Amino acid sequence: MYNCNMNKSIESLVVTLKANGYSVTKSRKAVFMTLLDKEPQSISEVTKAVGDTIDRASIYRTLELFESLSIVERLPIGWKHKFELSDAFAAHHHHATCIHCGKIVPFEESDTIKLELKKQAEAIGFIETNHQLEVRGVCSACQ
Amino acid sequence: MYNCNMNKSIESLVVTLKANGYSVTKSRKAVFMTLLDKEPQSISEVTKAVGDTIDRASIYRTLELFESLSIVERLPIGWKHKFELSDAFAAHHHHATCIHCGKIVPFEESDTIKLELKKQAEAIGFIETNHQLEVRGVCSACQ
DNA sequence: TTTTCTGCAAAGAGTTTGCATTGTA
DNA sequence: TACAATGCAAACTCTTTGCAGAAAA
Repeated sequence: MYNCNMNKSIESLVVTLKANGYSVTKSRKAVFMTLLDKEPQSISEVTKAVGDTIDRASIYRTLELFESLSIVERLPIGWKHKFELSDAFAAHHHHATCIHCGKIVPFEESDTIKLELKKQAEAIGFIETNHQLEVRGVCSACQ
Repeated sequence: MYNCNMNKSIESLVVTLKANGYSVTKSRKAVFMTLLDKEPQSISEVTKAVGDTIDRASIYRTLELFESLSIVERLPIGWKHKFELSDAFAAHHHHATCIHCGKIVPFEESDTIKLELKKQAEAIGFIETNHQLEVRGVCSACQ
């Protein structure tokens, strides 16, 4: 029932967990599958998506673990948080949020930006390991 | 007791509030002064900083108003949020967070990045009104 | 079998809301 | 005085924690 992409991805999860000494469990696979190829989701959306079969506490623990292993990225939306699979499991990308309708559009950055950002980090003594760009504006439909 | 910078800033607050039809109140000035020239602060830090003289509900309402007027920026830190005065009241800047010690270092972006970001937004049909860069990495002290 | 993970349940933060009162314009 | 903002109190949601039982290695 899994397509090629899904197999590849769940395989990456297994590899990542084992490589870091963590168990591969039903809950972790379920949370991962819920996020796979989907829009960013909030904790309560993930909880509902797994059919309330996994305790909220476990979902918090799973997402925290996933974040520490860079399996997921946390997107702060207003007071809440949403999660999506990170770059290792999907193409590296960023977000443009429409200030009118709230739509989130992913986009890729240019090499120029990547390079400049690394330079700027160095200028303040940082070795950059990661970055996130958030653009706010008006989407094409709302203009 | 106010220095020049403080007068200038509180003046900007008054102008912004009036221009948008909002009252200038004790609470709003207190929250504003608390954020002035300080590190980003959480809600509870702001509450303590004003000496618990302002109700939490009012602080939420004030910060929400300030955010809608672009007086403050919300910085998501882990599960929590911190607030700082935004670009209109302080130099436009971004943040580099050390993944080791958690230190937040502000930095300015280059014109190259500004320009590129605007271009990229246009490429997906967005008119950019605002943006935020977040860099994660290792700071000079932790390397 | 040993270690790690999960569910449960409870506690602790954080956030929102309506309404009576107070303060601003 | 009229209207907007605040405090209060309660309800609600989100997040964390310890521990006993269940699952993974």
